[in-house]
Amino acid sequence: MEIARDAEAAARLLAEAGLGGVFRPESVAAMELRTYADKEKVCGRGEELGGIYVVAAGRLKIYTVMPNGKSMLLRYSSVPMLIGDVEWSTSSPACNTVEASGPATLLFLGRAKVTAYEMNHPPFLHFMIRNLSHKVSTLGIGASTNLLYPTENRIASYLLTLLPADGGGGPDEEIRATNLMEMAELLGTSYRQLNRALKRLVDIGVLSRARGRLAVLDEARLRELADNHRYT
Amino acid sequence: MEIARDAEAAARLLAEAGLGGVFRPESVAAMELRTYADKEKVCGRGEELGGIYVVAAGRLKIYTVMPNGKSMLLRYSSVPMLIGDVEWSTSSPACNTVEASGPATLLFLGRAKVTAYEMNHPPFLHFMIRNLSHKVSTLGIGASTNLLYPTENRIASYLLTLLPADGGGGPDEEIRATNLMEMAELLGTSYRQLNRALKRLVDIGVLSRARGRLAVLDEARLRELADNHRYT
DNA sequence: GGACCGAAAGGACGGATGTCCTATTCGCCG
DNA sequence: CGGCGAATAGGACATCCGTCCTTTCGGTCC
Repeated sequence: MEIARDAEAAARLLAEAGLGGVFRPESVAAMELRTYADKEKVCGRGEELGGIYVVAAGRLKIYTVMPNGKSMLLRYSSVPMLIGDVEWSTSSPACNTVEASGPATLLFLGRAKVTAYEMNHPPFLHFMIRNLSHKVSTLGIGASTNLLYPTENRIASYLLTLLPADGGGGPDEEIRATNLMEMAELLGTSYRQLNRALKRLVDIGVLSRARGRLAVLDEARLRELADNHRYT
Repeated sequence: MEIARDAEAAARLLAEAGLGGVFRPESVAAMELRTYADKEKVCGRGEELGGIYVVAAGRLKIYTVMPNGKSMLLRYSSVPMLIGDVEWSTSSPACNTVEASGPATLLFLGRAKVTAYEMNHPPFLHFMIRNLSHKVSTLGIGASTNLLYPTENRIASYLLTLLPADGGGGPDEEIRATNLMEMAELLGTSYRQLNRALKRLVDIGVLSRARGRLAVLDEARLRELADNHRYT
């Protein structure tokens, strides 16, 4: 992880992310630019964050690791997401593990600065609220879906959320998850089970599979399986 | 549900809940006192909330109902909790169902009032952030625990969180869940399965069961089963 | 006391999943 | 080209868990 200090770059990144005006100028001036390599850990469960992060470029992977040893992918955070908002109000250590999924650039602002400059700054507070709200909805949907639907239906929902916007190129869209193992984790199941379910979907003609590539053959049927539910 | 308008009572309830100063006086004056009977629904999935609620007395039960028909208890909200915070920033319809668990009193403040009086009022925004943060942690823990641990361990965690503070009356505390069916729902499992797991715990001497009452016999063992994990 | 109801307890059976293991395939590197 | 590791596929088997059904049991209302 590389740390740089470049107020101008920070300001530009924030503007590009649509966050102009969210932070006070003093905060922007105090921000650190932190760049991470693929799979590099931003913070582990139980560590202190020491402040908040804004995802300025790239994508982060957020997951829990249980004392159990098992883990579960909770969500991805992409561009204008905040990291550390949950811990901020309670000063508690991180409850999840965060790592870069591909190279990523974050803007870091220390806790003292946040307190000094942003605690009375409604635009920032609103930004925080938007972020937290989004996390609550995402988590709630994910949690209940994982528990209430069998894998097959979850796959259907997931594939639908990945499908390009409607009206695209007909019923034959192609999808490429980073890899199937990751997809299994995100769906909260084992790779084996995902494979079984995919096979069933291929058998009934909803999907086709070739060299690790999935293609949706019957979008209508997929929608039916998804039971009108979407992941995000 | 009964609606009343009583600024003084509202102010008193807020103060009792430790929320003095969180709302502007204009808001407090505009608040409605809404009282609900046991099991009465506060809002159903998909409905517009039209504002935010503060739990002033009693306890609410928050759960999801999937198109599936199945449902899952997400959490309980007790006294100074906010309802509708998640929907506030996006003006989206409720994503969960909320009903009173026992008689409950809520303070309601319409969306327009919130916008007019509280959007630039940091104490309120902080309150909102605290609430949302709490929801995120709770949901995250619940989601991953439900998925990553078998019922037996989840029961152990749950019972531990219900146990009176340590140093109480020795290894023989008594617990009374409202009822076992509700406990099953909260743990994200079926009543049948809960029963099976309870039996196992009784068989290995960790719990005792008599007339629907559970007693912890071996707290140390229980802690071990909970794998160092707590629900809240 | 007897009918009756909701909760508690648990038997039976099948489906959903996880774990372990074994091929197969593809791409990369020597 | 041959080797090799990572990702893909899938067989075998044990469990976990849900649905359906019965039996008790305690408490309530006639």
